[in-house]
Amino acid sequence: MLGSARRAAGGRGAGAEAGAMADKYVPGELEAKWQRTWAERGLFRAADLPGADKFYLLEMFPYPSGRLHMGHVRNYAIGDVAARFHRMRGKAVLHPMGWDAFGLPAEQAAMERQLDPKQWTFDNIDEMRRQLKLLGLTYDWDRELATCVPEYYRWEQLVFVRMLERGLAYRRKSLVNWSDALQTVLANEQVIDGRDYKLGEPVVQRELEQWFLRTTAYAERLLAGVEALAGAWPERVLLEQRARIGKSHGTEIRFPLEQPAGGTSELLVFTTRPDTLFGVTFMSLAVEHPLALELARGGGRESEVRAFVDRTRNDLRRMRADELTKDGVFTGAYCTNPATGGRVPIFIANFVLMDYGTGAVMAVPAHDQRDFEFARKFELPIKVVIAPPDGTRLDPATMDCAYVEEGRQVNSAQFDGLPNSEGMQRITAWLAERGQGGATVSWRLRDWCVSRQRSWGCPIPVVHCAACGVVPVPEAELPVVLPPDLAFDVRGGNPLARHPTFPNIACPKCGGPGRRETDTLDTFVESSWYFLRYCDPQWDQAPVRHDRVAAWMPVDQYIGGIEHAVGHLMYARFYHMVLKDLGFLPASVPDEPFARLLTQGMVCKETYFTPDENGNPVWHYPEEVEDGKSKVNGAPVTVGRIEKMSKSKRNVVGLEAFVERYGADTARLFTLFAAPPEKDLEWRDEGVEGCWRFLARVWRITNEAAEAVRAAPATLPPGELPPRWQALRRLVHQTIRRVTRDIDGRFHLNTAVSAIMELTNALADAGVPEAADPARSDCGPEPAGDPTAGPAVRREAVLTLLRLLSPFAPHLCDELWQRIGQTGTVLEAGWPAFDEAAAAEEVLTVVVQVLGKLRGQLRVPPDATREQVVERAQAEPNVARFLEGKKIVKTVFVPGKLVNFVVK
RNA sequence: GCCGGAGUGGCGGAACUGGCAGACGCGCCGGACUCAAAAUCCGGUGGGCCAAAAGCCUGUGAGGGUUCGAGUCCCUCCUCCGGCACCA
Repeated sequence: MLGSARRAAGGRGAGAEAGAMADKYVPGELEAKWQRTWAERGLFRAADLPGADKFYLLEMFPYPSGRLHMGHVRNYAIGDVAARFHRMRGKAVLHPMGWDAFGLPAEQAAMERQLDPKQWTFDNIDEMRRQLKLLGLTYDWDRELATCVPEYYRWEQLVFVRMLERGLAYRRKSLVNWSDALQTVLANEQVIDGRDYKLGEPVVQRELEQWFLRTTAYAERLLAGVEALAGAWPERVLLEQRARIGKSHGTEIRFPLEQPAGGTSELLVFTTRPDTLFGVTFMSLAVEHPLALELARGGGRESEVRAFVDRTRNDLRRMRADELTKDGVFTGAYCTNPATGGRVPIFIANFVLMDYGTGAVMAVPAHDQRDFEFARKFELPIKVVIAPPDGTRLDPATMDCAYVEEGRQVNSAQFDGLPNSEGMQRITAWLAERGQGGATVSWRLRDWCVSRQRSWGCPIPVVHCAACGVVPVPEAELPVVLPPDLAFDVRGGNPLARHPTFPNIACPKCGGPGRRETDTLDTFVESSWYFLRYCDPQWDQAPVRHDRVAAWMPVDQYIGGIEHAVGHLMYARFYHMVLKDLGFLPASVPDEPFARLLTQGMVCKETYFTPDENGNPVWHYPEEVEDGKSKVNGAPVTVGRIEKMSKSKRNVVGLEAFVERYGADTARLFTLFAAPPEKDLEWRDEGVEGCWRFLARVWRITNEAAEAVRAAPATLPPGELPPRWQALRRLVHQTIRRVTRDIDGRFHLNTAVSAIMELTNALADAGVPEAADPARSDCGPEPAGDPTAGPAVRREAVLTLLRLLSPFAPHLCDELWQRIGQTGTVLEAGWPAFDEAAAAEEVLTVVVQVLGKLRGQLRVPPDATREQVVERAQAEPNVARFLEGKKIVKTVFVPGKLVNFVVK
C-alpha cells in the first residue's frame, strides 16, 4: 500500500527496477537471482585445509529416488541454518551433499521398465539435484559424490580385502532373512514384523553362505563410544544403541556329558543366574546347536530329534516370539550338574537362540518363566533354590509361575542362607576354582551380514577356487567393476550371477578355474564412510586423504532421521573404527565420527479418505476434497489420522508446486518454525500462510525503511539515546542473544524464529516517520534530542533483523540487504555483534506475591536493594490490602525477579 | 512383558538452572481502510465471578507430597508415542 502511494508520488522511471519490485514480494525470480549469484561467487566452497575454526556440518545423504519430499526439505533446512550460522560467525564450514546411489529401487526399475539401473540412477540424481538447488542450500557442490561409481566403491573393495586379511570379514553359513519377493537377504533392520521393509512381503529364514563383518570384535569399543557420546547425541539413540550392543555379565559353566559327542565331552552354557545352579533340572539346546543331532544319536532318539528340528525350523520362518508356544524334544542324552553331580536330561527347545551365549541353556524352571513353562509341559521336576525374602514358601507342586525376584539361597549346599546376589558371585568363584566355569561377558550384538544377492551394489572382491578356497582379488587388480550389460529381463535371482562373463575368472592364486563372487555389499557399507570421502572426494590414492580428514573430522554436527538410530549409525561408527585401525585414517582422528547428532522428526499431514465397498479406506489428495466430499466418488470424506507424508496415503505436498507458489524461503521457514526440529511436524496450510505473511511483512517493512536506512549514519550518536530508541536497541541486542543461543547447540530453531518475529513487530511499531500512517498513531512524534539517534538505531535494527533472519530465509534477506544499500551478501556480512550493555534492562519488573499469589508488580532499577524493593512492595495498594491485619513471618526476595510475603 | 519419552488454550507450540503459565504463530472476535471483497493495518482472545473495569477465584493428564513458591522436583495412577521383545 505504501509502496504504491510512493510510486505515484515519486513518479519512478522505467529503469528503476528495484523500485518496481518493491511493490510486492515475489520470491520466484528473486530466489533464482540469488542462487545464481551465490553459485557464481562460489560462496559455499569449503577450504581444502581449514584451520582450527572448522565446522563440519552434515545431513544424511539421500537415496536418489528422483523426488525430493518435505522430509528432505526439513532435514536440509535445519542443516542449512546451522551451516549459514557458523559461516556467518567466521567458521570454515564444510557442508557437502551426495547420493547414496546403490540399492534395490534401481534394480526394480530395471526389471519392471527395462531401464539401465545406472542411467535410471543418474537421471534421478540430476532431477533431485535440480530440486535441491531450488532451496538455496549452502552445499559445496564441488564435493558432490555418488556411491555407485567405481571411483567410490573401489575403496570399499580394498578395505574389504584388508578386513579379510585381518579376519574382520569372513564367510559362514548362517540363518538369514530371505525375501522371496525381493530375491535377496535382508538385514534385521530391513525386516519389520516378519515382512520386508520394501514390499511388505513375508521374509523367511534360510541357511546360506554369507559374508560377515566382525562387528562383535568392536562391541566393547562401540559401547565405550556410546557412553562417551552422552549429552552430544539424543538420549534415545544412545539407549537404543546400548540395548543393541547388549552387554551382559554372567557365568560360563561346563556340564560334563555322560557320553562324549561331536568330539567334546562337555556342554558349555552361559547364564546370568549362576545362583540358581543347584536348581537345574534339565538342559535346553538351540535347534541349530552343533551337538543337537550328535547327542540324539548317542541317546538313540535321532529320528525324533531330526523330525523336531525340521518342523521347528519351518515354524521359525514366520512366527514371532509371542506367537510361538514352548516346544521341545528329549535327546535321550544326559549331562552332569557340576555342583550337585546330579543327572541332567538334555532337550532341544524351540525358544533357545543359537546366536546368543553358547546356544545352550541350563534350565531352572523354579526361577525362569520360560523354563517353568517348558517343565510344566514336559512334566519335568521343579526345584526351588531361591526363597523369597517375605518368608513365603514356594511349593513346586502348586507354583503357577517362576519366582524370578531376589531372595536367599536354599537347597544350595554350602551356599544356603546367602542373599542370591552374593550367591551369584560365590558360586561363580567356586566354579572357577574347580575349573568348571567362570565369569564371562555376553553380547547381544551380532556380526554384520553384508552379503546381498543383488547386482546394483559394490561387488565383493573375492574369487572362489575349488583348490584354494576363497581368494581375495589382488589389490593391483582392483576395482572389480560392475559389468555395464546386465540382463534384467528375468525376474528374480541375481543378474550378476547370470552374466555371461563376469563370474568367470581364473584363480588369482593357482591360475586354475575359479568363480567370481557375485554377492554385492549391503548399501550400508557405502554410507559408513561417505562422510570421510567428502574431505577429498577426488582423491585417487586411497579411500581418504589423511591430511584432509585430519583437518575436517570429526563431523561437528550430523543431522538425520531417527530411523537410523541403530542401523546406519552403528555401522558407520564401527566402520570408522575399522578404517582407523587398518591405517586408512590418521591416528589423530577420534574414534567417534559424529561429535553431535540431531535426529529430526517426520513431516506429517492430515489424511482424507472415503470407504470403498469393503469398508477399506480410499485415500484422497487434499485437492480432491471439496466441501467435505470427494471429487472422485462424491462420497463424504473422513478426516483421518495425522500421518507421515507418503504417496500411499496421498497426504504429500509437492515441493516444486509449493516453491513456485510460496518460494523456497517460506518452505524453509515453515518447516523450521512449526515445531522444534526433533519433534514431528504437522503440515498445515494455515501455518504456511502465516510464514508467508511474515516474510511479506519483513519485505514491506524493510522496503519502507530502505531509503531512511541508506541515509542513516552508520554509527550511533554519542551519549544517551532517547528512551524510545534505547528500548528498540535493547530489544535488538536481546534478540541477538536469544537467536544465537537458540541456534547454537540448542537447535531450538522454532523459538529463534519467534524471537525474530518479535523483533520485526517492534520494528514495525517503531514506525517509519515519513509514513504518516493513521493506523500507527501510537508511534508518536519523533522524540527530542539528537535527530540522528532514531535513524541510526533503526538502521541497526533493520541490519540486525536481516542478519538474524538470513539463515532461515536467505534469498529474501540478500535481496533486502542490497535494497538497503549494503554490498555483497548477508552471509559475508557476518553474524551481528552482541552488546551486553545495550541488552541490559534498565528497569526490571519485580512481581510481588503474598503467600505465593501474585498481588502486584513493581518497576525497579537493577541495582535496587532488598530494603528498597520490599518497602515499595508493601506500599503497593493491592499488596497492602492482603497484608492488612496479618503478620509477615517471612519475606522471600529474589533480586530482579520477585518478592514473596509469607503471612499469618 | 521390559526399557525410554511425552501429556500445557480451539490448534502448532513457549517458559534458561523451581520464581508473572500460555512467548511466537495459526484460528476466532471486534475495528480501520474499501462501493465491496481480497490484501494490509490496529485491538482483543485459557476458563469462571462481575453490567463493565478494577479486582477476585481457578487453571499445565489424575491424585498425593516437598517448598515461601511446582508445568518444572519426589511418589502412585491413567492415556498416548517410541524402542526391545523368548538375550538365559
